[in-house]
Amino acid sequence: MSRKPIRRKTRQRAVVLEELRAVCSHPTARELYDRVRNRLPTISLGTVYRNLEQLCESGEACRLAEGGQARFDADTHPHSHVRCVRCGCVADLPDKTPKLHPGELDETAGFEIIGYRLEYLGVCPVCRKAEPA
Amino acid sequence: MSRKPIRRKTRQRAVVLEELRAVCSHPTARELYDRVRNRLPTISLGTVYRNLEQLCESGEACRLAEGGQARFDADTHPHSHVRCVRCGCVADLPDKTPKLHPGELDETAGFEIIGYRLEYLGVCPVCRKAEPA
DNA sequence: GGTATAATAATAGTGATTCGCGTTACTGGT
DNA sequence: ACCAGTAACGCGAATCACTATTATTATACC
Repeated sequence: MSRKPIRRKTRQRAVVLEELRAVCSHPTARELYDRVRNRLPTISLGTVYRNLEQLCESGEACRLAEGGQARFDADTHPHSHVRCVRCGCVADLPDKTPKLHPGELDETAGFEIIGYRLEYLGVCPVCRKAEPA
Repeated sequence: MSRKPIRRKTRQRAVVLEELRAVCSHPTARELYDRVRNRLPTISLGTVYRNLEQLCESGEACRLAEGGQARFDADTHPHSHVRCVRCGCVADLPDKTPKLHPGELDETAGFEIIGYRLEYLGVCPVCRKAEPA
């Protein structure tokens, strides 16, 4: 008998989502935590993580999970990302990249392919100015 | 006067690279550490990390740095990877994916694009057998 | 309003990676 | 071969991102 847990509406999750939507910088959990604390000074970091997790499950946000530190995005429309290889920041790109069709792979090493993850790598304007190298 | 540091040849780094080349499983730093210790029982985990870092810098290896735990690959030929979304293991795929040309992007948000990172997501044979779900 | 329990705040814990530091051992010059 | 200079080492502690625990709070439903 597994009863399904109902999802309660909490002020904390609402604020987390609002603040995530208010920025276009794909913040990390900690960055978002700092923003949210301006409005809910007693919220804990664990709560931010838990609610980001729930928002991803419900499709209201998605995680860009690479490189040790997860970043989150409230824009669930299809688009690409560039990641700065120096500072790790992420920006949006219009979704002009060719669509890949994993189903066409004939050698899958026994894997069941369910999708792919693509991101561009580059150097952001700030880092370019700091050290054009 | 910044003198460039010369790279010394050490037994530890040689063994790390040999062992990395000896496996096809894209090991994590810790997995490689366990292998290397069979030959160099006193090597430290920090040394493995330090040398993997150097090998990546010199192009003799590359890191598949996503999802919390870095994995390393001594095969620097162009090829793709599949990552199991359940257990995190990685396998090689022949490089049949369409080449992307970042230079053709016209909106780069001010970034200097230097490449892209693509990996497929799937479920590995072991995990499929464990829970076909 | 009252009750069951999902969600919270606070905090301790975990696992991966990095850092600091005293020691070791390559390397290039004598 | 010896020596000075300094990468690189081994080790333990520190950091960082994230998860688990637990007592408390507050939401959904009656």
